[in-house]
Amino acid sequence: MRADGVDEAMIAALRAFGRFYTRQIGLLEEGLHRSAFSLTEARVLYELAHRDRPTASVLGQDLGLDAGYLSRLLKRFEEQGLLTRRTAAEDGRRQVLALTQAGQAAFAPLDEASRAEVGALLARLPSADRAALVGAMARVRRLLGDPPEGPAILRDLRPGDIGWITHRQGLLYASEYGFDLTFEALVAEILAAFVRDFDPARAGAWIAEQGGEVVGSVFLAPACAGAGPAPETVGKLRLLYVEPSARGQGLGRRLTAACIEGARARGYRQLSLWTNDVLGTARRIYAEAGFRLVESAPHRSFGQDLVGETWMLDL
Amino acid sequence: MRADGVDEAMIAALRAFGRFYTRQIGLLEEGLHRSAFSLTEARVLYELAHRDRPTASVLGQDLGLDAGYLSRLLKRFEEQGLLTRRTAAEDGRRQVLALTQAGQAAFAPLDEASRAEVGALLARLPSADRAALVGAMARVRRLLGDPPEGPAILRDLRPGDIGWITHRQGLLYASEYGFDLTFEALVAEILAAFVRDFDPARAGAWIAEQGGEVVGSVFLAPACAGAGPAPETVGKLRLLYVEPSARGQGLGRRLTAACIEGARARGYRQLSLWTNDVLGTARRIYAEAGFRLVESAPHRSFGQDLVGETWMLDL
DNA sequence: CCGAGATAGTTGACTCGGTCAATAGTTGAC
DNA sequence: GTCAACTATTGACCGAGTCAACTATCTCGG
Repeated sequence: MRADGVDEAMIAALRAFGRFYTRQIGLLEEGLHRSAFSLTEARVLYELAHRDRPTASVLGQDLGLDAGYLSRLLKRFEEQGLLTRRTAAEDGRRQVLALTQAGQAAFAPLDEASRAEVGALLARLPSADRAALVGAMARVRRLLGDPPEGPAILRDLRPGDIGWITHRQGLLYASEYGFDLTFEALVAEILAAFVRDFDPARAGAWIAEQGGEVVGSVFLAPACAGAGPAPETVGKLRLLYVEPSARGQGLGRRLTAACIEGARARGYRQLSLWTNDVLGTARRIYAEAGFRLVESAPHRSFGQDLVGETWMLDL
Repeated sequence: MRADGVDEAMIAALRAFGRFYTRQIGLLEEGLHRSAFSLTEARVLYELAHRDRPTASVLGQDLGLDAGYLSRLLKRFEEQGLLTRRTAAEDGRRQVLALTQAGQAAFAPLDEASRAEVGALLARLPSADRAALVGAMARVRRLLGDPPEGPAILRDLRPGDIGWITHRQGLLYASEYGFDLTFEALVAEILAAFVRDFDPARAGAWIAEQGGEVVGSVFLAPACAGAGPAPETVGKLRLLYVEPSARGQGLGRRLTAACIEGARARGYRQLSLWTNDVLGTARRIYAEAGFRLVESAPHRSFGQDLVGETWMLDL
């Protein structure tokens, strides 16, 4: 363990992955070898086919290619009739690139071969492993700072979700606030009860997914009997969470809004939630959404001294 | 969805990862660019430093390098005094390669730079994300068929484990046997209760970890009160599971043995377990370990018609 | 023990992917 | 109008990697 909390074993694991994947890319390149294009050419073709009116400079930037090399490469494509280059109307320096019919026809088999190869790889895996692989890759990308392609979508609960959410919350609160195993157990228990007692007329789940990976969630459940006045009119917002690396795009707000909306739709008159004072970001979101703090009491849980808070919102 | 159950979105996700990581390796190469060595040379040096008496051919094989190219590269290293080549005693064709002192001295700064770079990358991440990244990378490697470096080790429960195990079991049984969400909820409930009521004198957890990733687990808990005769003398083996991709190395047997051993050490006289007849591999392991089937009853759970089985072992 | 065939490594000839630096044209800020 | 910054091009260059032919050694069947 180093001073900054980075473990040597972690470093070794990342480097091992790098070595592994470098080799993997070498193998991948062999697949292309039979075609008329090199890996770099194939990458350029891919970008040309998928981007909207790209210019040479953004291509070079994004693929990490030398401008001179790229220029020649594009010239060759043009000579082969795969590509047209027109100077951009709004900037005479730039050229708008576009594949011709022939270019698309040349790219299609490459694209298809790649898709088939990847498909065959996936088909070899048991189906539970397929989802795991896709999720793991999405996670690696996001954690290494690759911006996700699309916006986050909110979807319903699926197998694997409640375990995943338990896992992430357990890890997150353990490392950020020092919570012990009992916190994770509490999350597991809440989610188990949520599924066990699930009634779509009274409860709901919103899972935020981005690029094939779960990046946040929130749950709506009926308040426990005996908690507060007229419990059947009170809903409970539970387990709001957003992945650290997915923060800053307003996902917490979106999830909260969805939950409030869901509570209204199910006829609840009030929405309550329980949280801890250490969770600053979450508190801000609740306050913004109109919740008000109605109770605050110190408690010892999860191996920590905390101040529990109950918030309430009139719907 | 294609005929073989492979989803187009999955294929797209894998290809996106490939593009992303190809670019990532380009960036990595830039870091080396300042040093006297190319990426390939650095890879060869790394293997020379970490392998035991390698030969040129295995190096070429494992790194995917051309024999001719590698030969010249090694020759250059030898001329620079970084490397010695001796024909192997047992086979006159082969050469045993070894870095000289100078070779190790040349490699050390490279190695250190790489370690520092990776360390800096990790240090930028929140600590919960670090573990997630390492785990995700280990998973990608294992799922793509990279054999894990070391043997699996059995360790104790840590934050994140029970969620992870719930997640994997939920996904696994959903995809293999069509179990619905309630199965995952049951796992979550069992694990939550395990942690809540945890007493080291009566319960235990064995988590199999390999290359930074959880690949299996088993739990020992006291049998529920009222179940069978003299419940305090009966332990219960619960939630045995092994990742599909980690099967075939006797991990299930090892976990079962550890659990039995743990039950003996805690003074239990009998060990029971509940399973379903569809789980063939698990049943074989139980039978081999000496468990005998004592009860069998059909039930409808998890959206499926199943036959539940109780097995028992005298300790 | 011999010879066929495989394997480990070497070498020459070559290609191609990529770098570097100089240059020309274009744009926007002042 | 000038100048700095940017886009793209071109010539000169090189090192990484490929391919095929060749030597030396080992293995195995007869």
